Amino acid sequence: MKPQRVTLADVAAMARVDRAVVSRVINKDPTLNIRPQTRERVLAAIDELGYRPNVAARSLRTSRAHMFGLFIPDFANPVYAEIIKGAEAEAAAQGYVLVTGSASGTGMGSGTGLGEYMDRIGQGRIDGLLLAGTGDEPGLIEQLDRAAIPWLMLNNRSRGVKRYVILDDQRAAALAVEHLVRLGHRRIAHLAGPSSADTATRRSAGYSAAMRAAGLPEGPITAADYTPAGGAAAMGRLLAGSERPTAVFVANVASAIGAMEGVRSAGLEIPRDMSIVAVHDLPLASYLYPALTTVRMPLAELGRRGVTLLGSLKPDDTVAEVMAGPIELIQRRSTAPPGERR
Amino acid sequence: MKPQRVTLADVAAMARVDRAVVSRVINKDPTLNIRPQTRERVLAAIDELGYRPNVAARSLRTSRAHMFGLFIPDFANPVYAEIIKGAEAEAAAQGYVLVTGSASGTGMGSGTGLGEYMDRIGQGRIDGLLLAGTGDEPGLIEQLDRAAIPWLMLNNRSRGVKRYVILDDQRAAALAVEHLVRLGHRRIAHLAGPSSADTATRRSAGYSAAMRAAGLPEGPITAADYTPAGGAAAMGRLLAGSERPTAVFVANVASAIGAMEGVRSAGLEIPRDMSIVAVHDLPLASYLYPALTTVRMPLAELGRRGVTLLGSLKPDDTVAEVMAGPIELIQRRSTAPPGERR
DNA sequence: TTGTAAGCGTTATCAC
DNA sequence: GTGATAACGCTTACAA
Repeated sequence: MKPQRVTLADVAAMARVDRAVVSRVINKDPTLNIRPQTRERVLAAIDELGYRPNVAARSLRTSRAHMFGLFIPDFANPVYAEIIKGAEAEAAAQGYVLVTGSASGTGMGSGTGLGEYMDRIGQGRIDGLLLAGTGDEPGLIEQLDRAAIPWLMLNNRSRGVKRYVILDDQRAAALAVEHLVRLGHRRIAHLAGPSSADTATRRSAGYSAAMRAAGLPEGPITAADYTPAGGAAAMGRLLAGSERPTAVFVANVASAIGAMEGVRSAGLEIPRDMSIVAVHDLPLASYLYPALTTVRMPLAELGRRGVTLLGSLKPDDTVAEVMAGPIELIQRRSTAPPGERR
Repeated sequence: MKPQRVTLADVAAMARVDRAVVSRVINKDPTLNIRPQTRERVLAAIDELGYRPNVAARSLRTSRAHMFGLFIPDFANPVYAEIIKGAEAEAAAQGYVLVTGSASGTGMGSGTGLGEYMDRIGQGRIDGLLLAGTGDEPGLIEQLDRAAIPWLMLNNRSRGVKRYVILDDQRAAALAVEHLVRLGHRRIAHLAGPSSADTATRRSAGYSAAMRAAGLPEGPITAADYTPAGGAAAMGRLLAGSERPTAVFVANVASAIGAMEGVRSAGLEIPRDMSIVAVHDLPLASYLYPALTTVRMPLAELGRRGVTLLGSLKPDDTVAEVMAGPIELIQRRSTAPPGERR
């Protein structure tokens, strides 16, 4: 019952060596030439005393915190949950701790809350920062650079900043459209995301390219927030048009949920009157009614990759990477040939 | 473009005072008697140089990390997303950083992964630890106590450990049952959670108490994992029984999702043939088909409360708190009087 | 093969 | 009112 902290000195005393030796044993210094029995004594003492190195002292000395930051808009968004999982696993594999902060954990007086997050993080607590789904805030990138903290945007680009890893949203969109074409649809609408979201513009580009490739005219296009409410309103606009489409590619699951509601509340049936396919195969997709056809992309891998890159980023490196990795269409019940019930 | 770190000494030099003075200005030392103009010089220098205190040095000196840990089973579980949000906001309000780790971020060789998390966290990095939805692992609590790190279990109790904050799951369950009774149901089944989950046993107790209070015989009871698959299987057992219930109280949304699928695939209709109500009003509940009636509990508040308590916990304090706060039934379309369509 | 000593950037206790 | 100084616990040349 002694709440005294045990330090290197205690271990050294018990093992009858110098603190330096203990330190080098712990850190597996390859240049250390030590007698096996001495090493044993040290190891035994560490074990006996339950010694654990003090992180603050170590960080101060080495100026490495062994901690990465990850900033996201919202923990409740399952897209980021997947990214976090990958990032955390990779960080752990490297012996790093991941400290994830969200915009919702801040007052958000202005902007994304990134500034407040960085204030709380303080100087010297993290060795790198991943920015997922958030734009930069004016001046913050500069602040990071001045502090020589490597940073990287995940799943999102911003204003010509050349330090990002993104998924191949364009290909994902194309996959979705091709699926609809294959089912026989010709009037394929696009329920796009907000133009402020980088993913939205990439998915829209993919839609356009795929429609062109299929020799089809781009159907009605309308944009909405990545929210159910936005999706429902947008679907209303789509249904009010003169030539009603038979299928729609929705840029995001959240809007798709609203879009489905929009179809139902117009007295129509999915997929008979409207096929729907959306991006990101989140767990909840299979529990919607009807189960939603989606495009799956490697979100967790994106998180992993971000951490990996962060670890090996030089000050002025530029990173513009589109993640390789499987992108697949997960067919469920929300898509069918036009007029069919499924 | 100087990646040099600016330290207290730099500020002191620029303001032509001693480091000690700068330190005391920054920390608003009330015993500091300083000439206004001097303070101005210091503040100006801090601003000019963009000085930010080094966290490692500060931690080493004060042995406070200004960081709390939070360990959860899985980021993808929306229940924890809510808890995190509350905890993060409260931590931020106290000037603390929250470092959330999950079991999925570890190899999970054995147990919950808590051990690996704590290893990575190391000594002196956190001032307190919140354990949400995880049992203790043998020896880990002792390790925390030895290191004098306050800890607290959230939403979960374990083996007679008297340091927890939980929600009033019993009352939540009662609310759900009372709702069904009010609709006219008499054969009300219970799809319980796994007996290993503390929340499950409390919800079951609430079910029993409410049934007794209503003068109804406890309907069939069956247990399942907190997963859709478990819920579907359990619903199968319920439907196979001799006297089919007209309503069921499901301990958890995830199992409820499976249970709904189970009802549908038996060719029955919700709520006409079976009313369903479940615990936790997660966002997705309103997007299920039919929209799920739930009981809402203050999850974010639970997170906040946990952090608040952590901050003021003395070594041998005992905490056994059932959160006050609103618990309400959110009626949607999955419940109706027996035989009615809604 | 092991020990010595300096220093990382702070804060706290004095002294002036 | 402000300055000196000694820790906090660790790593890393370099010395022995």
